[in-house]
Amino acid sequence: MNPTEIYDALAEIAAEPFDATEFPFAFAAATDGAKAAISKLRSGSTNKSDLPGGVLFGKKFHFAPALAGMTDVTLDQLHSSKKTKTSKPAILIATDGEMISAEHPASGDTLHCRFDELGDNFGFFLPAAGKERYRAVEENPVDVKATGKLARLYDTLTKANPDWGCDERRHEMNQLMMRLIFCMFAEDVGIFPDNQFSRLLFTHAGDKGEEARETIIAAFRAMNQAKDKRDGLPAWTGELEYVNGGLFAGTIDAPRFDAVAFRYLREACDLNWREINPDIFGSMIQSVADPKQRSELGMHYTSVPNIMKVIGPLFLDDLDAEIHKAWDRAKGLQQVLDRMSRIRVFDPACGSGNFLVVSYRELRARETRILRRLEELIGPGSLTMFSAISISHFYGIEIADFAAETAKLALFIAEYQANASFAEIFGRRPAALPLKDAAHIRTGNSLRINWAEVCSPPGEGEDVFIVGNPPFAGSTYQTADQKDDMRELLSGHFKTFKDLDYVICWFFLAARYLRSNNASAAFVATNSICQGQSVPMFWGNTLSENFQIQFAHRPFKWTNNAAKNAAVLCVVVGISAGNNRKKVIYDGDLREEATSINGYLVEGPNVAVAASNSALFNLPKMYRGSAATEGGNLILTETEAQDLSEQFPEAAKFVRKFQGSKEVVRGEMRWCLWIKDEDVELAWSIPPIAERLRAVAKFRAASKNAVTRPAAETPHRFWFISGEAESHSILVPRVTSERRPYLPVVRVGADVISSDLNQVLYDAPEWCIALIASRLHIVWIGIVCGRLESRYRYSNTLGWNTFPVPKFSEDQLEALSASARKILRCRYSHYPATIAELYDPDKMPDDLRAVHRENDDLLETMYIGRPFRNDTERLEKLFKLYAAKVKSQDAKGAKA
DNA sequence: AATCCGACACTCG
DNA sequence: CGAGTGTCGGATT
Repeated sequence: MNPTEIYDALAEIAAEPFDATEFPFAFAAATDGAKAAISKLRSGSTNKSDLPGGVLFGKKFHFAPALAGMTDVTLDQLHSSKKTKTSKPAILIATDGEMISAEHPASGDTLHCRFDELGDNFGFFLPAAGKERYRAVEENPVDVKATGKLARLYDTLTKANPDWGCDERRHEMNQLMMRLIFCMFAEDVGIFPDNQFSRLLFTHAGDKGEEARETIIAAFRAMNQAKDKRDGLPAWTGELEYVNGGLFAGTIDAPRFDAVAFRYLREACDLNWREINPDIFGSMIQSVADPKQRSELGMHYTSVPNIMKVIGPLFLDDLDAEIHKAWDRAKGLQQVLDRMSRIRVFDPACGSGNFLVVSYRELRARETRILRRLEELIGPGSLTMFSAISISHFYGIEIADFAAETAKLALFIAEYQANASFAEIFGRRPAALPLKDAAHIRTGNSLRINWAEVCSPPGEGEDVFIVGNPPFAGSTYQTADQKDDMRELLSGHFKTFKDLDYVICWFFLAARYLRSNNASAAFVATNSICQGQSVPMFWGNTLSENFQIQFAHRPFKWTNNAAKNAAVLCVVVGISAGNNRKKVIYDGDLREEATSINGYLVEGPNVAVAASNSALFNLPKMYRGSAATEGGNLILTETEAQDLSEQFPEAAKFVRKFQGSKEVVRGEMRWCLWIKDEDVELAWSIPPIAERLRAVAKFRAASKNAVTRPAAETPHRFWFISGEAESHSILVPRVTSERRPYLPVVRVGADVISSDLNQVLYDAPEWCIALIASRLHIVWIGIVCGRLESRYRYSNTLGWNTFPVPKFSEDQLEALSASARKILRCRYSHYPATIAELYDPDKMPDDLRAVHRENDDLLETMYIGRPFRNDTERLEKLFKLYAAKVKSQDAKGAKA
């Protein structure tokens, strides 16, 4: 059950007459209890309650009936019940049929409400259904309730009017919803007098909504006409306000309402729309038109703090500095106001308009501050002006029609709310109706639209700020349409681009827009665009004299108030056409000025380490381990391996030790079937192996990947075999935790097959271990390789092949090998501690720290004659060596 | 033939 | 139920 359904079920209970014996089972059903479990509960066999008349339903809830007016006392009894302590139910609930007292023991939150408000407090009871409470519920219940009602209304309307659910009429449907929302909002905040809209609607629409369609059409037509021009419309429409403003322009139609839809409409009208919060609300009601989005309820809306990370450094901070400077000079403040009146904000992926709404609100707040100050400076009442910041200065492009309509509406509401607080302070406000301006929201694919046509480039003395949080999609997650967009846009401009994230397209278009205009842009993006291969692919090719990163937020975890958050780290990257302003890097709470910011979002010149297929500094060749790609059929657990060898002794030769990165770090072992081509027949003759091979073939044949399918012909082989060791292998996990002070690296015998989750040096000298286990190396890898969220990702092409080392002498190599042996010996001395335990930053043994320190000092002295002072110095040296090598190679390449 | 990545995908406490 | 931490194979070159 989703939250909306739980809301409905609880509301239904609240509407029925109260029955103390039946209530707990109805409540169990409403909070997603399984039928069978409830009938067991009813029979008493699973009811563990120790209170009279009580019902304790597993970990879900503990209920007890209360005497009239005593719900508090009963809740106390529930709270101190022994059974509550042992069973730990998510919710305690007591009721006498009049009032409810409830508690969420995990947080200590309590709820007291009337019985008939049970449904309205559904958020509180979600834990009984095994759902974490949706935190926005606590912040703003109206938003959530409104979303639920509107979703219901939308569903029933499209079900009763199938033509309204199809593509051709979707826009009209969305418009209808927005107009209804506007009317409900307007009458609750006093733009319309005295519940005018719903009063007339429910007077003329019939008891069950028989005439709802005609009534709504007439009402909307009236609102689109000045009061004296309403010929041909029913007389009752005469008192409706003239709204216009684009909101009621265009076709006006409505679907037929059945009794159910009409009831939802009535319930929606009954909500208090005064309280809605336009920035969050907009994101939530996007889910109204898209059932797929409902389970995520706003997973991808940008929270206000994250929006501030974009618009603060992009323009608000500068504005604040100007205001501060002019604070005592009326003339100076007037100039700031003047400038603000010529600011335009453009979000080319605006969704329901969060960025635009928040930007608008922030600008209006600053304007109000200035006007107040001006009154202090030149006397009260001396100003008659009203706001010069119009919502028509806000531009957006959005691909989903419903969201685009929401954005327009959200700005109307934001405008109204800003005017209301203006009126509170200055006692004057413009007439709310008719609506004058509207935001410019274009519905369409942002990557196929000329941005300059949507938001004309700024003229002299004007500013355009481009903001937003465009969608992220890595190459594996892109749809065919998105791939088309990328090809259309980027081919011809980049050698390779298909591995770039979809979000890059917005940076590309923003850069194009601001190259010829005095504008700047900043977007939220996935952190991967500033890591690993994306940096040489994109930033390395684009950053230049006249296009720079102006500010950046280093990676931060994505959060908003939605119940389920997207799992991703984000960055904010602000770009501007070349200018000499100071650059700023934000990292958590830190703010640091810089002279230039490179594609890795660190201070420094525009370096971008490109993947290299061979080692630039004469290091041994590093391979990726062998990739099985077999749906789990060639891999065995310890018991599977033992059983196989015992039952079929001739199979023993095919069973090999097998380690991926997890096994390396935790000191574990798996097994795999490793069958040489010459043994194929023997392998197929062993039944359990044959069975596995058939499964491998089936799995590969069914692959979506054209490169995998041919390997179905040779199911006995790993899909990709990189090599086999003669004496030993050195394994480096390709993804590992970022908490460890050194990268994990181990030496294993030739009997171990490494999976492709490790990078492998086959039969390489021991000094390689000393390099990989060094501080220098982890610092280099941390910068130039990609990351999985924040985890280290070890790549041979990006990290190992590019790792700069000085030319070592034989003696030096011998010293490094001895140092590597010392590290290994020290680890053995702590046997059976695993790599994970040994390198846990909180538990790392002192002696191991000491040998690593010695190893670092030894290696670093070979670079500069002494240990480095800090990581900044390490990176500077490494990048210097790298740059010199690339330069000399280019020179060689040019000669040849 | 070889490699990078994941608005991720698990597990464990 | 979120903090911790690495699977697996598709897509690309």
